[in-house]
Amino acid sequence: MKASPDRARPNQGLSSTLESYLEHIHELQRRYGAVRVTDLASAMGCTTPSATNALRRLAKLELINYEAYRPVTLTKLGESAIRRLDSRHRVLADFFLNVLELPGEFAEEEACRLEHRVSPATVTRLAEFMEFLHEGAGDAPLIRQQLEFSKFRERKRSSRG
Amino acid sequence: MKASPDRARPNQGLSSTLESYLEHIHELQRRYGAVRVTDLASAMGCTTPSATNALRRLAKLELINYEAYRPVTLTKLGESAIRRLDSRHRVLADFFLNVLELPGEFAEEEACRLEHRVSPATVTRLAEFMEFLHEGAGDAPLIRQQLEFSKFRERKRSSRG
DNA sequence: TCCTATTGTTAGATGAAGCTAACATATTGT
DNA sequence: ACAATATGTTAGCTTCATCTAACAATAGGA
Repeated sequence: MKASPDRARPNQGLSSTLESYLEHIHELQRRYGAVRVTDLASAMGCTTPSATNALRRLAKLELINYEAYRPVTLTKLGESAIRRLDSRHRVLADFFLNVLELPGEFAEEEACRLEHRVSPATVTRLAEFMEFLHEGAGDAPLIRQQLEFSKFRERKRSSRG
Repeated sequence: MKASPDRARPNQGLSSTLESYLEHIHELQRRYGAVRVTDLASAMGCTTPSATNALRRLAKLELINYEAYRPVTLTKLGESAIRRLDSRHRVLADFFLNVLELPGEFAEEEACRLEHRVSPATVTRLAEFMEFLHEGAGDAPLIRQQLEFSKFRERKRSSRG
């Protein structure tokens, strides 16, 4: 058993909190073209000063271009960080949604929560597992058997109450 | 998309770091009967003052009984917290080991990393999923098909290099 | 018993992440 | 163009989690 505080994270210098900020910045940029501090704060569920503070730290890490009162843009570094995070996110969300069959919004939230903690090896393997389920092991696509998972849950539920 | 810093965690007042400390305390107690600050620190990968500090905070949360230079014990509250964490841990480790087929030690580490972040709903559903795989959906135990997952990975590997 | 070595604690500093209150800048309506 | 409203930043404080350096307590051997 070995510990794993935020300090012992895989992504150099980028804390999971800052990762979150970065993703939301990207999302806001994608959706609205610009990043407003208020929107970022509200997406992160924090106050605007906290968001400003995060921007300053992200800038120090060269992940975004930031000057007070000016529009925020991602640096090349920031963009590649985003790409890494995004693929993790998709794999996790896919698993939560299509295998565990959790509600869509919740699956997304959970992916957000975990994508900062899951190690690359696990994501890779999970991606392979999803591929396995989709392609099937030669015969029928195994993901089909997920339908049986719903039924299984249904049976369990009714046998209880 | 909603954020999820450590502040927005499900377990009242108990940060993921303190959760880790608590688990290690439990583990040391189980293995050696007593909890030595040095061992706790080394298990957590931190210095002894950090461990002492954690003990003080855990005591403030009434999860352990702690007085300077005296042996540490878990309170009832601490024990129930441990039980909760432990069941999460087992579900995750089971999944990593028996479904994703990750190496044993790594599966354990990953479970440690994630058990503090995964939401209860996801753990519950994952547990059901594992149950589903073990029991099978009426016919053969689906967990068998995990063997096919190994083969799948093997095929992929050889088709590449 | 008492001196030394090991172990544990306190003090004081740091950085991350957050908050409120106060201030500064932009934007917009007239 | 300029006052009023929106939005963004600074200042100063808190807590968590960590560190090093210095100090205190305990346990064992002579």
